[in-house]
Amino acid sequence: MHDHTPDTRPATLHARIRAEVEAHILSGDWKPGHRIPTETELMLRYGCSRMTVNKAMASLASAGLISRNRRAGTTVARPRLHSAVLNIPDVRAEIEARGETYGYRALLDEMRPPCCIHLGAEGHQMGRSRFIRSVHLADESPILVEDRHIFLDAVPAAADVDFGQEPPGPWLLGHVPWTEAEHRIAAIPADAMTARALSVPLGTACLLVERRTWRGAETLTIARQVFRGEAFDLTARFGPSPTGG
Amino acid sequence: MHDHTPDTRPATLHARIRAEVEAHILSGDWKPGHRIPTETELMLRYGCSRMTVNKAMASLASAGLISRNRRAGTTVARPRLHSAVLNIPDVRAEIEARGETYGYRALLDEMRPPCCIHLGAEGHQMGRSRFIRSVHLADESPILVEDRHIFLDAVPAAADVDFGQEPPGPWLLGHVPWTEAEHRIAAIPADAMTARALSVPLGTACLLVERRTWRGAETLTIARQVFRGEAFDLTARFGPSPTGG
DNA sequence: TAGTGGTCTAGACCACAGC
DNA sequence: CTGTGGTCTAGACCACTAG
Repeated sequence: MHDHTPDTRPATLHARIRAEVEAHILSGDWKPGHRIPTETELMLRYGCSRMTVNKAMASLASAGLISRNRRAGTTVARPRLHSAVLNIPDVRAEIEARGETYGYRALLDEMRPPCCIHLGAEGHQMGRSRFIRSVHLADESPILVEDRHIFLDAVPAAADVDFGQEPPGPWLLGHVPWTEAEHRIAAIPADAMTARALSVPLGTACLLVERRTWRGAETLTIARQVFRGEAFDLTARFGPSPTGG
Repeated sequence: MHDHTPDTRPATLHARIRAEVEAHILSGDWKPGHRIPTETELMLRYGCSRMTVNKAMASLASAGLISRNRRAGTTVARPRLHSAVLNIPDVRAEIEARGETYGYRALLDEMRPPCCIHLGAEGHQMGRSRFIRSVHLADESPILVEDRHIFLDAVPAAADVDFGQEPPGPWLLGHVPWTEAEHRIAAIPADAMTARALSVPLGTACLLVERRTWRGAETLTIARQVFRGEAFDLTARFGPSPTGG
């Protein structure tokens, strides 16, 4: 996609340590839960002082990639939720928080590359993708229709999951660590498919959220979610990051 | 607003140093551009080593509150833009990036408290507020209608600005440091006012963005922006934070 | 050129949690 | 109890840059 190499050429030692540990995690080499060498081990391995290692690890910890405990040592963090930035993904929790019962129904599940509207020129390079169209319901009433592509080269485990019962979103969040996400948000009038799936008149104002998730340079999944108008709000809250600790 | 005291009782020294410097900045005591004591000065003041001071300052720098230069020392950072999280605010840049000419027209400018829909119980405590309704145009065609409240107790300088020529958003971004922002995003059908302001049929799908901005516990401004349907996308991109630097 | 932040060291003590 | 991370020190050298 970009022609410049990532070019992570850390000038300083702590940056290099951080980058190398990060690479192990992002490549999947070190899975969630994997025990990372202790500060003392890394100190010896890199021939530096413990403070330098500590700076690298503290940085990774504040980024949420690792979790640290006194006696337990340092482990690769479980994939986190959307760190409170854009709290849409857990539709189920949203619905249940409103006291309604959550429902899920898969409409389609097939191998299909994402249609061109989702992608640029790199579309044909993304390999096999599983496509799931589903509807999420609140008290039996459809609230959200979701078209999702999962790229099996990046997430091979997704090939064996039964998305007839379990929505792909939560499964992905729980099993696949990601490093970057991009959202596109727009208001659209309901088209024919959407209107039928959501039981609303044609043209009803709906909220479209397209989410694309990466691990490193690899696209993991693309979700196109259309929320029934007025039924859902997106909220996003942020500030100068909890960098303190 | 909250009954628990902020209770920032930093257990560690570097956290305390960070908190105290941060307090000077957030209270407005140290304005943007203000020169912050050098690491050596702070080291003496707190009777600790320079490393400890450095940890506190590095944390503030990565949070974007201060900017550091070798010879020039450390200064309070100019208020930053939306740190690439939710890039809506600069409507003008968006429009010009599409090769269209940007236009701005103020429709209303008066002293008026925010209507109850925007606020909870604390609404009556917010003091004087300036209300500006404006339209932003792309090639003479309205794209966005904005209702904005600016709370003059929090932003007294805003009382003297001529928002007939300059939109309040960019002015605020450039002059007022904020610490937290919350967005509510929804799809709505255009009501009568909106339809007229945007020259669209009643009921057209529009994108509503409500943004509320704080400095500490103090609300600075509330903006309610309605974008003409299909004319604008919101994009949000993020990952595990660029904590490295 | 002088002063600043950026980095690093080789120690140290402590708090905590698993054994 | 023991090993781990969290913190802190009292130095040091270097790179950058404003004056």
